[in-house]
Amino acid sequence: MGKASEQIGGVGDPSNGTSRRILDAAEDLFADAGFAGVSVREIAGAVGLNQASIYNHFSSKRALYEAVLDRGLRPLQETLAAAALSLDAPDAGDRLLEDLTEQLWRSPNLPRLIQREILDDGEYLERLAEQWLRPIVEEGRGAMEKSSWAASWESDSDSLIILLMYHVIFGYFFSAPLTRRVLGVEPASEEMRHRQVEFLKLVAQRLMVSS
Amino acid sequence: MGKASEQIGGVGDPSNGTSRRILDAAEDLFADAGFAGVSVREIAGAVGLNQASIYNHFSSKRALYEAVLDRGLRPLQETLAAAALSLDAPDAGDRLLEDLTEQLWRSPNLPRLIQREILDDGEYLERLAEQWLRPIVEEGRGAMEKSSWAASWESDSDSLIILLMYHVIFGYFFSAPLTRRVLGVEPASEEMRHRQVEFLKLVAQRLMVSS
Amino acid sequence: MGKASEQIGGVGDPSNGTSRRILDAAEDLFADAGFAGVSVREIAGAVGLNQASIYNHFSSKRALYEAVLDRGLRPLQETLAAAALSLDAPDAGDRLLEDLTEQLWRSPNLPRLIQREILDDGEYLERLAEQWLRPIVEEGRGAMEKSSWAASWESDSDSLIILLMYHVIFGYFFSAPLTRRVLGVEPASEEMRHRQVEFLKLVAQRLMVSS
Amino acid sequence: MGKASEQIGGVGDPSNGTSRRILDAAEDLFADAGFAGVSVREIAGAVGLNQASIYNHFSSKRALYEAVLDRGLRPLQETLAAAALSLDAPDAGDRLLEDLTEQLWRSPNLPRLIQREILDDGEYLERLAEQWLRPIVEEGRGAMEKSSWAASWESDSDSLIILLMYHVIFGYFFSAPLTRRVLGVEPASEEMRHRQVEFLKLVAQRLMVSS
DNA sequence: GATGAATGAGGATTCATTCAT
DNA sequence: AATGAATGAATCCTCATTCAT
Repeated sequence: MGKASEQIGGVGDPSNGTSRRILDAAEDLFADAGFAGVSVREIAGAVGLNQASIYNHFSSKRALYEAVLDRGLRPLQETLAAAALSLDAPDAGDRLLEDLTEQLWRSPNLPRLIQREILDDGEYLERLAEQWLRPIVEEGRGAMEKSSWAASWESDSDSLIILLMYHVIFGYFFSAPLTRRVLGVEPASEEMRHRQVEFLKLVAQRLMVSS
Repeated sequence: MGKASEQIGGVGDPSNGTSRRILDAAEDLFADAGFAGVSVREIAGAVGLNQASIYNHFSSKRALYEAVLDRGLRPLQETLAAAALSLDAPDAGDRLLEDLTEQLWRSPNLPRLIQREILDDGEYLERLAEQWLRPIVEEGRGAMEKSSWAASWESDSDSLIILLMYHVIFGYFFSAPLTRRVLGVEPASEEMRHRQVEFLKLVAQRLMVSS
Repeated sequence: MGKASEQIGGVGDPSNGTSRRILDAAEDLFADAGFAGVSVREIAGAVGLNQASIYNHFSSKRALYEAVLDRGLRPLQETLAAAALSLDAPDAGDRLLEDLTEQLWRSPNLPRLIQREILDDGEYLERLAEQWLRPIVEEGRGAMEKSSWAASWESDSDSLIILLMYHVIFGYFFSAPLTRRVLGVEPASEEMRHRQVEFLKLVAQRLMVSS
Repeated sequence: MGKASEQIGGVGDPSNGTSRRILDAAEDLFADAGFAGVSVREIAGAVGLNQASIYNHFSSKRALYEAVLDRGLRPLQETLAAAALSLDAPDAGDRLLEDLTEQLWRSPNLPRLIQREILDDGEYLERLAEQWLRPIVEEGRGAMEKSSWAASWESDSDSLIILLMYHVIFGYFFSAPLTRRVLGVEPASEEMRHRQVEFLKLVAQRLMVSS
């Protein structure tokens, strides 16, 4: 799954090398098996390090896990914040769908980590909710009210629409094994990715139209 | 979370004894924390049993886990199989959405268990895919071709549509913590459930219309 | 509980079948893996019984183990006692070697059980020593003094000679895996058994002769 | 029984640390009770260590057990290999008997471990057979053919003679409890050891003579 | 910053044994 | 007699974490 190592990179920071490699390995493993399903030894092994060395960089397994999430969520939040600023642009919706999909494409671990966190409904989800998601949702709601979506749906449907869009966009990634095994389609292929983006645009368009 | 004990089986049910109580407890716990996140001791404790007693009923933690899934999936599959038979009825789509949501409402652990299994991409998913999902998808595809959906989408979008419908229907349940914490809405309330069904119908209707 | 000793022996006793089958299975398993290496479940399984049923026939795993040894040792002791009575016969030594080997041949578990008991140096060995072996050795010593062996060895060698004869006779059986794997010979074959008897006679003869 | 700690290795020995202490304790315990009869907790306790610490030095109980055997067998094999080189010396046989007995005297656990392994007829015996014993036996056979033994026995008796010599030499050690309890003799005394060596020489001499 | 070694707690599973049926 | 179910204790082993080097 080793995508993590390619995503981020303060290359210049000298003290960052090992910590970053730990984060990369941990991200892959946590995405694959969840917090409880991964041992510190496994992570250390994946980096070629002794178990104990992990604790020179992170104070606990939990802290490492949260560092993985924090690091992964930051660029996502930035993308969403940027999108919020230009919500009144004509093609704002399509642009956001394209940008989001492209970003998740490069960070395929992220949707899996987030969805696991939602399923676990743990302590971190609280932070995730307060810190990252709530502001985004607030802005999204505000934008929807001003846009043509508003006219298209009853006012109390906005939560369900947001939820739907989350699932449609993120689900493409975190349900990849399902796609692969059951639908007989390779979701990581360039072709499918393109098809998914176009599909998303069409879905958004149709859902917006009042019938 | 204790919903499992209410779902299945009456008093006279021969499978109503300890094995069922173990399955109930295990279902709740596995749904909450995943296979790796639950210990046999916890399950035993939840049933008021000694750890060792679990093994008088299930040969291993894994076997218990799979028994939980098998038991949970059976009624779901029956619902879908029944729906497949009456696909040409005028309101077939709406009926299926209602039936499915009602069923998942009564088995709220199930979507979480399934989504965890998809994320884990483990051995069981293989069985899940071959045994339960693939046949359903095949029928669904066949039905879509004959229906007005076909005209509405390009032929290569069917996988994406199926995936979307899975996420929209099941995601309502397995992302409940997100709904609760971020959207400030109680997804388990009767009111929300009704709203979600109506929302699903509307989504289906809009997606079906060619634009 | 002294049940085992009452239940055995009466071949016609119909209530005896199960106890004997348990003893048979236990004897095989204990001989193969020792007391600690066998579980009650294995024994029950070998007889096609539930674990708990064992305790209807023997009060504990230990009691079963000792019943196995007691049953096995009895005919051996009888053979040796009979031999002691006719020690002055001309071919007494050869006859004993033949009888012993024939008997052990039919009870190949016995030498293994005895040698395991000796290695374990446990409680049972005490009984084994006091009850079965000491009397035999006493008689053997007495006989040796009167026979031509006496002239052949210094008086303080008798213990070593007895030990040697034990090892040469019993070792053929309890070291069978060694013979098979290292010497490339099948110790359970009729041919080898005959050869071993002749070998034993020759060894006895040579050791008796003063040089 | 604690002989293991005295046998091998000086203070400067690099392998003198915890691993060696574990091996020493394990050797004693395995010799006393066999693989199945000893728990990792017992071994750890004998070394004054936590159970888990054992696994910092040996990957499993089985691996520890095999390390014990490997370490114990090495010097034995060397002695036998050295003896094989000087088989044509005039007193080669007597020298080997003396050397072997002296060595086993200092490693009294070894014969017990070997005989237990033979009784168990397990996986390790295969290795024991292929790696250690077979080469020794081959050389022994070759030597016997050239020596005066050959004239003294029929050619097909060599396996039985080798087996006899194994039992007479090693049995003195692994049947020590029998000697002690039944024969009323202390096999670990200096006096008995000397008597046994002289006895062995005499036995070898008598068996060699054709009658 | 890295590591070998140590550890208490806990992991799943098996143990011998008991008891009601 | 036989058994299914229950259990406390023990099995081997892994857990996350600490600490001296």
